[in-house]
Amino acid sequence: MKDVAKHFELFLRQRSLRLTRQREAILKAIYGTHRHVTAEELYELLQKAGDAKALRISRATVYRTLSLLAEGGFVQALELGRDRGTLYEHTLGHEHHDHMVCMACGKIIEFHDDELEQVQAAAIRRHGFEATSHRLNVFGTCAKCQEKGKGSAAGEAQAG
Amino acid sequence: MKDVAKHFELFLRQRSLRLTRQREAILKAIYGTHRHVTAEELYELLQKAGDAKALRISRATVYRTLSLLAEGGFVQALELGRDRGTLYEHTLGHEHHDHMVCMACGKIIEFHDDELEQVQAAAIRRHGFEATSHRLNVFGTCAKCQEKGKGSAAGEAQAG
DNA sequence: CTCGAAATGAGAACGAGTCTCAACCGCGGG
DNA sequence: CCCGCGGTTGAGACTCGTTCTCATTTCGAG
Repeated sequence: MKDVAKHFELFLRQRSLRLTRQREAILKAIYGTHRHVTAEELYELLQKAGDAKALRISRATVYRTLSLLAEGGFVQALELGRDRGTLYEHTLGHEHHDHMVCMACGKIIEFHDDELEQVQAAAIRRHGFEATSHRLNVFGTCAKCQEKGKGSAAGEAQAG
Repeated sequence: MKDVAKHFELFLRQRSLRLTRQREAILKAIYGTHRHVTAEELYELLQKAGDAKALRISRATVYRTLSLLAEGGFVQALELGRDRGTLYEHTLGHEHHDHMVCMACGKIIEFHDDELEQVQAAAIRRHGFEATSHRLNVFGTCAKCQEKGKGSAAGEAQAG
C-alpha cells in the first residue's frame, strides 16, 4: 500500500498531474477494501471517512480519479451488465484473473488458470489479433448455492 | 430465417404471448443484418423500413422485444463498456463464439476455438462453479490495423 | 510567498434503458 | 365473422450512472 502510493505519485508526476488529498484518499480507499466497489459505494465510504478529516470529496472527483487510476493500471473496471454500475477492483498485488459471477447470491469469485491463459493467447494469436487485454466473465451458480438449491426450487439464469 | 420465425412463434405460443407485427418486424430486422446493432440503431432501421408499411415501432417496444428475444435465446447481448450501448447479435445459425474488439477501427471479430472452450470449462469446473454462460472479450488491434500502424504513430489502449 | 494552471464541488446535463397508462389489437370463443 | 379479454403498444416521463460546466480552490515550481 505504501508502495502503491509511491507508484501513484510517480505516475502523476510523469504526467504533470498533482497529488491532491482527494486522490490520495481515493487510492487509499480502494486499496483498503478487498471487495469490488462501485463509484457510488466508494463515494459514500469516503464521505464517512472524510468527515473526520473535514475532507469532502465530490462524486465527480471519485469518477474522475477512478478513471485516472484505471488509466494508470492501479484499478480495473468490471462491467457485468447495465443494471449495476461499473465495479472497480485494485490491481497491484493481484495478478490477472477472471471472474465467475453467481447468479443466485451475487458473489463474484476470482480465479486464475495458467493453462487457460496460454490457450487463450494462442487462439488469439492464431487469428492475427494483437491483444492488449481481455476479460472472461462466467455466469452461473457457485458451489455454495448449488448445495442450497439441491432439494428446493430451481433457478433460472441464462444467455449464450 | 423462415425457420427462426417459426421458432419464435412457437416460443411465444408456449408463453401465451402474442405474435404482433412489431415483434415480427424486429425479429426480421435483427436477423436481416450480420452486424452487431444497438437498440437505437435497430430502432432507426425499423423507422425507415416501417414507413413503407405504415408500421411505427416505438423505442420501448424495441427494447422490450430485444429482451424477449434474448430470453428466448434468439439474440444475445454484448456489453463492451458503458460508452456505447448494449450490442445485439442474432444467435440461431451462429454457434457460440467469443469476440475480439479492435480498439483502432472498432471492428468486432468473432472467433471460436474448441480447445479454448474445453480448457475454460475444465477450469471453471475445477472451482466447483456451475456455468450457464460465459463471455470472453478480447481488446487489442486487429491484423489490418497492425499493418497500418507499423510505420506511423503508435496506438494507446490498455487495461488488465 | 506568489502565481498560473490543474483540480475540485455542486449541480446541471446527458443518455441508455425502464416505466406508466390510456389506446390498441391479437386471437380464441361464440 | 364479430366480440371481448387481456396482452401489447406508443409517447413521453422518469431513473440513475456518469460526464460536463464553470466558478472557486489549491497544488507546487520558482
